[in-house]
Amino acid sequence: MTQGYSIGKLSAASGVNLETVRYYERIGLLPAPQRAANGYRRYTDAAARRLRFIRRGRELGFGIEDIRTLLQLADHPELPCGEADQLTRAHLQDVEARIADLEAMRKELIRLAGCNSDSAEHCRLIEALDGQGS
Amino acid sequence: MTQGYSIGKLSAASGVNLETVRYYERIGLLPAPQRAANGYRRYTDAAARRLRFIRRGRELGFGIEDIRTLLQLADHPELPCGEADQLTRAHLQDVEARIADLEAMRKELIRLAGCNSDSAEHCRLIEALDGQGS
DNA sequence: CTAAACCCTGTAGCAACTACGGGGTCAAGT
DNA sequence: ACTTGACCCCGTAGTTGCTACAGGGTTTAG
Repeated sequence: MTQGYSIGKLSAASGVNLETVRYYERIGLLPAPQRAANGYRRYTDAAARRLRFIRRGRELGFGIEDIRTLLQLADHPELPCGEADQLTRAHLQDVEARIADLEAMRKELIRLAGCNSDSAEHCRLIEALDGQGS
Repeated sequence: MTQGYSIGKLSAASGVNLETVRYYERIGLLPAPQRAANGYRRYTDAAARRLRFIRRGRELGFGIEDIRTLLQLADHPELPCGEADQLTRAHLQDVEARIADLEAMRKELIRLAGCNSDSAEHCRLIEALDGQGS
């Protein structure tokens, strides 16, 4: 009847894989929690909140180092949030660049799909890769 | 006055990083070339073509194993290209799923960007990560 | 008392490169 | 002849963000 969450409960409560929780601890994103007498980790609600914060950041595509910065800002509410906004804008640009890359791939793939040639010799895809373009 | 390309020339001619050329050889994507008396690699035009094929496949976002398959098809023009088409369709779905993910991120990021709050406490991004959503 | 379900640590694997360390070789200039 | 710089060799480790073992210990329900 110890208090707080076990790592399994924390994982379930936060939606973060159990092994990933330990990983975040190793890289210093999540503080090492207290341990029960048997050596098991015991987490508080604060840990669950922090973990959800991390998960949401990851879902928005932020990298670990960005999230580290954002966590510091969240820990110091008196600081101005200009840095957070800069990270957001930079990341947004990155996301938009990746979308553009993928859209270009998508267009090409659509052009190349639906080929049912009997022989690879006249396959649209193979021709495109083999040919003189670019 | 030896013949063919050195690895440096091949790299420049194909647009593939020199170290990546050696990497492709190691993983068996590009056949090991002949060696000059001094042990340097000597490439033929066939190698340059193959390397360009690989690069274009990568630019379309195909994975290494897909490209391995596509190379085999390109090497056997008499085979039907149904498999290539299947790879293309599967990969297209993958690309579209990734675009959808990124679009969702993009929407959220646009909503969260442009915050210039004096304090992180009321920063839109930090609030979104810290808050009750999801 | 035993079997399932949980927890621990530490290390290795994934994709697809890229970078580095510590060499050898070669061509051109002085 | 000698040096300088550009090239080449190999093997290994680092990158990102996890995930998956292996090989243990613990707890809990029946």
